[in-house]
Amino acid sequence: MSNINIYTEKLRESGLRPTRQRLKICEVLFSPEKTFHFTINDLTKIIEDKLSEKISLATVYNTIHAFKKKGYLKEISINSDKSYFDTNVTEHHHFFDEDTNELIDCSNEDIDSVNIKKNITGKKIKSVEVLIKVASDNQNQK
Amino acid sequence: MSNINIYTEKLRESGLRPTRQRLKICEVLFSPEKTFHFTINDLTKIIEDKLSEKISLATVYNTIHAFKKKGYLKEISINSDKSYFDTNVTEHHHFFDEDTNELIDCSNEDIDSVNIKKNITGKKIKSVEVLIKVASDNQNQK
DNA sequence: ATTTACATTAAAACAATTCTAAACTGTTGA
DNA sequence: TCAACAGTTTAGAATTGTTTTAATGTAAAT
Repeated sequence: MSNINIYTEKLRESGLRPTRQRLKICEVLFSPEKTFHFTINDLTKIIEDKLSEKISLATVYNTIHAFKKKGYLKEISINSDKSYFDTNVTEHHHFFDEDTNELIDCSNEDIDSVNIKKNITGKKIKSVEVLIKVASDNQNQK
Repeated sequence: MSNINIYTEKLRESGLRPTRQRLKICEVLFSPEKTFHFTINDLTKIIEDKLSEKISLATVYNTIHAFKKKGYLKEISINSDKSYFDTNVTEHHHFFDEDTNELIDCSNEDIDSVNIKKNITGKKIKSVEVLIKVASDNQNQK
Protein backbone atom coordinates (compact mmCIF):
# COMPACT_ATOMS: atom_id res chain seq x y z
CA MET A 1 0.00 0.00 0.00
CA SER A 2 1.40 3.37 -0.97
CA ASN A 3 2.06 5.94 1.68
CA ILE A 4 -0.69 8.14 0.42
CA ASN A 5 -3.21 5.39 0.96
CA ILE A 6 -1.92 4.77 4.46
CA TYR A 7 -2.34 8.44 5.20
CA THR A 8 -5.80 8.53 3.68
CA GLU A 9 -6.80 5.62 5.86
CA LYS A 10 -5.39 7.22 8.99
CA LEU A 11 -7.29 10.38 8.24
CA ARG A 12 -10.54 8.53 7.63
CA GLU A 13 -10.06 6.49 10.78
CA SER A 14 -9.72 9.80 12.59
CA GLY A 15 -12.94 11.03 11.03
CA LEU A 16 -11.23 13.40 8.62
CA ARG A 17 -11.30 13.70 4.87
CA PRO A 18 -7.98 13.45 3.07
CA THR A 19 -7.18 16.91 1.83
CA ARG A 20 -3.98 18.30 0.37
CA GLN A 21 -3.09 20.01 3.67
CA ARG A 22 -3.82 17.00 5.80
CA LEU A 23 -1.89 14.65 3.57
CA LYS A 24 1.07 16.98 3.92
CA ILE A 25 0.73 16.85 7.69
CA CYS A 26 0.68 13.06 7.49
CA GLU A 27 3.78 13.03 5.35
CA VAL A 28 5.68 15.07 7.88
CA LEU A 29 4.40 13.06 10.82
CA PHE A 30 4.42 9.52 9.55
CA SER A 31 7.00 9.18 6.80
CA PRO A 32 10.17 9.57 8.93
CA GLU A 33 11.69 6.28 10.03
CA LYS A 34 12.31 7.58 13.50
CA THR A 35 9.59 8.87 15.74
CA PHE A 36 10.00 12.42 16.95
CA HIS A 37 8.65 15.13 19.20
CA PHE A 38 7.18 18.40 18.06
CA THR A 39 5.14 21.39 18.98
CA ILE A 40 2.35 22.73 16.79
CA ASN A 41 4.66 25.55 15.81
CA ASP A 42 7.48 23.24 14.80
CA LEU A 43 5.10 21.23 12.69
CA THR A 44 3.59 24.25 11.00
CA LYS A 45 7.03 25.54 10.07
CA ILE A 46 8.12 22.20 8.64
CA ILE A 47 4.95 21.92 6.59
CA GLU A 48 5.25 25.44 5.25
CA ASP A 49 8.83 24.76 4.22
CA LYS A 50 7.79 21.60 2.38
CA LEU A 51 4.66 23.07 0.86
CA SER A 52 6.22 26.43 0.11
CA GLU A 53 2.89 27.97 1.01
CA LYS A 54 1.07 28.85 4.16
CA ILE A 55 -1.07 26.39 6.06
CA SER A 56 -3.59 27.65 8.54
CA LEU A 57 -2.86 27.04 12.20
CA ALA A 58 -6.47 26.02 12.67
CA THR A 59 -6.03 23.18 10.21
CA VAL A 60 -2.94 21.96 11.98
CA TYR A 61 -4.62 22.09 15.38
CA ASN A 62 -7.70 20.25 14.08
CA THR A 63 -5.75 17.50 12.47
CA ILE A 64 -3.38 17.00 15.38
CA HIS A 65 -6.22 16.81 17.84
CA ALA A 66 -8.07 14.28 15.74
CA PHE A 67 -4.93 12.15 15.53
CA LYS A 68 -4.38 12.44 19.22
CA LYS A 69 -7.95 11.40 19.97
CA LYS A 70 -7.56 8.41 17.68
CA GLY A 71 -4.26 7.48 19.31
CA TYR A 72 -1.98 8.20 16.35
CA LEU A 73 -0.18 10.80 18.42
CA LYS A 74 0.53 11.26 22.09
CA GLU A 75 0.61 14.51 23.99
CA ILE A 76 3.34 14.91 26.56
CA SER A 77 3.00 17.02 29.68
CA ILE A 78 6.13 18.97 30.37
CA ASN A 79 5.20 22.40 31.42
CA SER A 80 2.47 24.82 30.64
CA ASP A 81 4.36 26.76 28.01
CA LYS A 82 3.05 24.77 25.10
CA SER A 83 1.93 21.33 24.05
CA TYR A 84 4.46 18.75 22.99
CA PHE A 85 3.43 15.82 20.84
CA ASP A 86 5.11 12.52 20.11
CA THR A 87 4.74 10.33 17.05
CA ASN A 88 5.88 7.43 19.20
CA VAL A 89 2.62 6.14 20.63
CA THR A 90 4.08 3.13 22.39
CA GLU A 91 4.31 3.13 26.18
CA HIS A 92 7.52 4.95 27.05
CA HIS A 93 8.87 7.78 29.13
CA HIS A 94 10.89 10.95 28.68
CA PHE A 95 13.88 12.94 29.66
CA PHE A 96 13.44 16.67 29.38
CA ASP A 97 16.61 18.71 29.08
CA GLU A 98 15.95 21.98 30.85
CA ASP A 99 18.99 23.63 29.29
CA THR A 100 17.90 23.07 25.72
CA ASN A 101 14.17 22.35 26.13
CA GLU A 102 14.82 19.10 24.31
CA LEU A 103 12.71 16.03 24.84
CA ILE A 104 14.44 12.65 24.72
CA ASP A 105 12.82 9.23 24.71
CA CYS A 106 13.42 6.92 27.60
CA SER A 107 12.66 3.44 26.39
CA ASN A 108 11.13 0.85 28.68
CA GLU A 109 14.43 -0.97 28.96
CA ASP A 110 15.94 2.15 30.48
CA ILE A 111 13.54 2.29 33.35
CA ASP A 112 12.11 -0.32 35.70
CA SER A 113 8.40 -0.63 35.24
CA VAL A 114 6.46 1.57 37.59
CA ASN A 115 4.43 -0.45 40.03
CA ILE A 116 1.49 1.38 41.53
CA LYS A 117 0.08 -0.13 44.68
CA LYS A 118 -2.68 2.34 45.31
CA ASN A 119 -5.67 2.97 43.13
CA ILE A 120 -8.50 5.43 43.08
CA THR A 121 -11.88 3.82 43.71
CA GLY A 122 -14.04 3.62 40.64
CA LYS A 123 -11.29 4.92 38.41
CA LYS A 124 -9.19 3.17 35.85
CA ILE A 125 -5.59 3.99 35.08
CA LYS A 126 -5.41 5.57 31.66
CA SER A 127 -1.70 6.24 31.48
CA VAL A 128 1.46 6.26 33.54
CA GLU A 129 4.07 8.74 32.48
CA VAL A 130 7.48 9.31 33.94
CA LEU A 131 9.15 12.60 33.20
CA ILE A 132 12.79 12.94 34.17
CA LYS A 133 14.00 16.51 34.13
CA VAL A 134 17.72 16.94 33.62
CA ALA A 135 20.10 19.88 33.42
CA SER A 136 23.82 20.59 33.49
CA ASP A 137 25.49 19.77 36.77
CA ASN A 138 26.21 23.40 37.51
CA GLN A 139 22.69 24.64 36.99
CA ASN A 140 20.02 25.25 39.53
CA GLN A 141 16.83 23.31 39.53
CA LYS A 142 14.29 25.09 37.42
CA MET B 1 8.88 31.45 66.33
CA SER B 2 5.56 32.92 65.29
CA ASN B 3 4.14 32.17 61.90
CA ILE B 4 4.70 35.67 60.71
CA ASN B 5 8.39 35.36 61.38
CA ILE B 6 8.54 32.08 59.56
CA TYR B 7 6.89 33.71 56.59
CA THR B 8 9.19 36.70 56.76
CA GLU B 9 12.15 34.38 56.70
CA LYS B 10 10.80 32.38 53.78
CA LEU B 11 10.27 35.56 51.86
CA ARG B 12 13.74 36.88 52.63
CA GLU B 13 15.27 33.53 51.71
CA SER B 14 13.50 33.86 48.40
CA GLY B 15 14.90 37.34 47.91
CA LEU B 16 11.65 39.13 48.64
CA ARG B 17 10.68 41.70 51.20
CA PRO B 18 7.85 40.83 53.51
CA THR B 19 4.92 42.94 52.44
CA ARG B 20 1.30 42.74 53.47
CA GLN B 21 0.32 41.02 50.23
CA ARG B 22 3.14 38.54 50.34
CA LEU B 23 2.53 37.65 53.96
CA LYS B 24 -1.07 36.92 53.03
CA ILE B 25 0.12 34.63 50.27
CA CYS B 26 2.32 32.86 52.81
CA GLU B 27 -0.55 32.45 55.21
CA VAL B 28 -2.66 30.78 52.56
CA LEU B 29 0.17 28.59 51.35
CA PHE B 30 1.94 27.59 54.51
CA SER B 31 -0.49 27.72 57.42
CA PRO B 32 -2.72 24.76 56.45
CA GLU B 33 -1.75 21.50 58.13
CA LYS B 34 -2.22 19.56 54.94
CA THR B 35 -0.36 20.34 51.79
CA PHE B 36 -2.49 21.12 48.77
CA HIS B 37 -2.50 21.81 45.06
CA PHE B 38 -3.51 25.03 43.44
CA THR B 39 -3.47 27.14 40.33
CA ILE B 40 -2.58 30.82 40.34
CA ASN B 41 -6.25 31.58 39.89
CA ASP B 42 -7.31 29.45 42.85
CA LEU B 43 -4.75 31.13 45.01
CA THR B 44 -5.71 34.62 43.94
CA LYS B 45 -9.36 33.91 44.73
CA ILE B 46 -8.56 32.52 48.17
CA ILE B 47 -6.41 35.50 49.00
CA GLU B 48 -9.01 37.97 47.84
CA ASP B 49 -11.61 36.24 49.99
CA LYS B 50 -9.36 36.43 53.04
CA LEU B 51 -8.11 39.94 52.40
CA SER B 52 -11.48 41.23 51.23
CA GLU B 53 -9.61 43.33 48.72
CA LYS B 54 -8.00 42.79 45.40
CA ILE B 55 -4.47 41.54 44.97
CA SER B 56 -2.68 42.02 41.68
CA LEU B 57 -2.05 38.93 39.61
CA ALA B 58 1.45 40.19 38.96
CA THR B 59 2.21 40.09 42.67
CA VAL B 60 0.92 36.55 42.95
CA TYR B 61 2.93 35.39 39.96
CA ASN B 62 6.09 37.06 41.25
CA THR B 63 5.84 35.57 44.65
CA ILE B 64 4.94 32.09 43.48
CA HIS B 65 7.83 32.03 41.07
CA ALA B 66 10.28 33.15 43.72
CA PHE B 67 9.03 30.40 46.05
CA LYS B 68 9.26 27.85 43.30
CA LYS B 69 12.80 28.87 42.47
CA LYS B 70 13.76 28.59 46.12
CA GLY B 71 12.08 25.20 46.41
CA TYR B 72 9.23 26.18 48.70
CA LEU B 73 6.76 25.13 46.04
CA LYS B 74 6.75 22.59 43.27
CA GLU B 75 5.21 22.96 39.85
CA ILE B 76 3.43 19.94 38.46
CA SER B 77 3.20 19.14 34.77
CA ILE B 78 -0.22 17.94 33.84
CA ASN B 79 -1.29 19.58 30.67
CA SER B 80 -0.81 22.85 28.97
CA ASP B 81 -3.99 24.49 30.15
CA LYS B 82 -2.46 26.09 33.20
CA SER B 83 0.18 25.63 35.85
CA TYR B 84 -0.50 23.56 38.92
CA PHE B 85 1.53 24.06 42.06
CA ASP B 86 2.00 21.90 45.12
CA THR B 87 2.88 22.99 48.64
CA ASN B 88 4.16 19.47 49.22
CA VAL B 89 7.79 19.74 48.15
CA THR B 90 8.80 16.25 49.21
CA GLU B 91 9.49 13.66 46.53
CA HIS B 92 6.12 12.20 45.58
CA HIS B 93 3.93 11.56 42.61
CA HIS B 94 0.40 12.25 41.40
CA PHE B 95 -2.82 10.87 40.17
CA PHE B 96 -4.74 13.16 37.88
CA ASP B 97 -8.44 12.52 37.60
CA GLU B 98 -9.42 13.40 34.07
CA ASP B 99 -13.11 13.45 34.93
CA THR B 100 -12.83 16.10 37.59
CA ASN B 101 -9.41 17.65 36.80
CA GLU B 102 -8.46 16.84 40.36
CA LEU B 103 -4.89 16.20 41.40
CA ILE B 104 -4.29 13.58 44.09
CA ASP B 105 -1.04 12.83 45.87
CA CYS B 106 0.53 9.45 45.41
CA SER B 107 2.86 8.93 48.33
CA ASN B 108 6.09 7.03 47.97
CA GLU B 109 4.62 4.03 49.76
CA ASP B 110 2.03 3.76 47.03
CA ILE B 111 4.54 3.40 44.25
CA ASP B 112 7.76 1.44 43.86
CA SER B 113 10.69 3.75 43.45
CA VAL B 114 11.47 4.51 39.85
CA ASN B 115 14.82 3.12 38.85
CA ILE B 116 16.39 4.80 35.86
CA LYS B 117 19.16 2.86 34.18
CA LYS B 118 20.01 5.32 31.45
CA ASN B 119 21.40 8.77 31.89
CA ILE B 120 22.16 11.70 29.67
CA THR B 121 25.86 12.48 29.42
CA GLY B 122 26.87 15.62 31.25
CA LYS B 123 23.42 16.07 32.69
CA LYS B 124 22.16 15.62 36.17
CA ILE B 125 18.71 14.41 37.10
CA LYS B 126 16.78 17.28 38.60
CA SER B 127 13.49 15.55 39.21
CA VAL B 128 11.56 12.38 38.49
CA GLU B 129 7.83 12.76 38.26
CA VAL B 130 5.28 10.07 37.75
CA LEU B 131 1.87 11.18 36.59
CA ILE B 132 -0.89 8.60 36.62
CA LYS B 133 -3.92 9.70 34.68
CA VAL B 134 -7.14 8.06 35.74
CA ALA B 135 -10.76 8.27 34.60
CA SER B 136 -14.03 6.43 35.06
CA ASP B 137 -14.03 2.95 33.60
CA ASN B 138 -16.47 3.87 30.89
CA GLN B 139 -14.57 6.89 29.62
CA ASN B 140 -12.23 7.10 26.68
CA GLN B 141 -8.60 7.90 27.11
CA LYS B 142 -8.10 11.59 26.79
C1' DA C 1 -23.40 18.27 -12.56
C1' DT C 2 -25.51 19.42 -8.47
C1' DT C 3 -25.85 19.27 -3.90
C1' DT C 4 -24.35 18.70 0.61
C1' DA C 5 -21.45 18.18 4.25
C1' DC C 6 -17.15 18.97 5.60
C1' DA C 7 -12.48 21.98 5.18
C1' DT C 8 -9.59 25.90 4.92
C1' DT C 9 -8.56 30.30 5.95
C1' DA C 10 -7.63 34.89 8.07
C1' DA C 11 -8.93 37.16 11.59
C1' DA C 12 -11.06 37.66 15.95
C1' DA C 13 -11.59 35.93 20.51
C1' DC C 14 -9.80 33.91 24.43
C1' DA C 15 -7.03 32.41 28.45
C1' DA C 16 -2.79 32.13 30.92
C1' DT C 17 1.13 34.54 31.72
C1' DT C 18 4.50 38.30 31.50
C1' DC C 19 5.73 43.02 31.00
C1' DT C 20 5.37 48.01 31.78
C1' DA C 21 5.13 52.34 33.69
C1' DA C 22 3.36 54.99 37.22
C1' DA C 23 2.35 55.48 41.87
C1' DC C 24 3.61 53.74 46.46
C1' DT C 25 6.23 52.07 50.65
C1' DG C 26 9.77 51.30 53.62
C1' DT C 27 14.51 52.07 54.83
C1' DT C 28 18.64 54.59 55.02
C1' DG C 29 21.45 58.27 55.97
C1' DA C 30 22.32 63.28 55.69
C1' DT D 1 13.04 65.08 59.66
C1' DC D 2 13.05 64.41 55.27
C1' DA D 3 15.19 63.50 50.80
C1' DA D 4 16.65 59.81 48.11
C1' DC D 5 16.75 55.24 46.79
C1' DA D 6 15.58 50.41 46.09
C1' DG D 7 12.26 47.53 45.81
C1' DT D 8 6.81 46.78 45.45
C1' DT D 9 2.11 47.01 43.87
C1' DT D 10 -1.02 47.82 40.59
C1' DA D 11 -3.95 48.23 36.41
C1' DG D 12 -3.63 47.67 32.17
C1' DA D 13 -1.18 46.49 28.00
C1' DA D 14 1.40 43.05 25.59
C1' DT D 15 2.51 38.41 24.46
C1' DT D 16 1.87 33.62 23.59
C1' DG D 17 -0.56 29.46 22.69
C1' DT D 18 -4.91 27.87 21.45
C1' DT D 19 -9.81 27.95 19.94
C1' DT D 20 -13.63 29.92 17.57
C1' DT D 21 -15.96 32.24 13.81
C1' DA D 22 -17.80 33.21 9.50
C1' DA D 23 -16.91 33.42 4.81
C1' DT D 24 -15.25 30.92 1.04
C1' DG D 25 -13.65 26.56 -1.02
C1' DT D 26 -13.52 21.48 -1.96
C1' DA D 27 -14.49 16.30 -1.67
C1' DA D 28 -17.70 13.04 -2.42
C1' DA D 29 -22.50 11.24 -2.82
C1' DT D 30 -26.34 11.41 -5.58
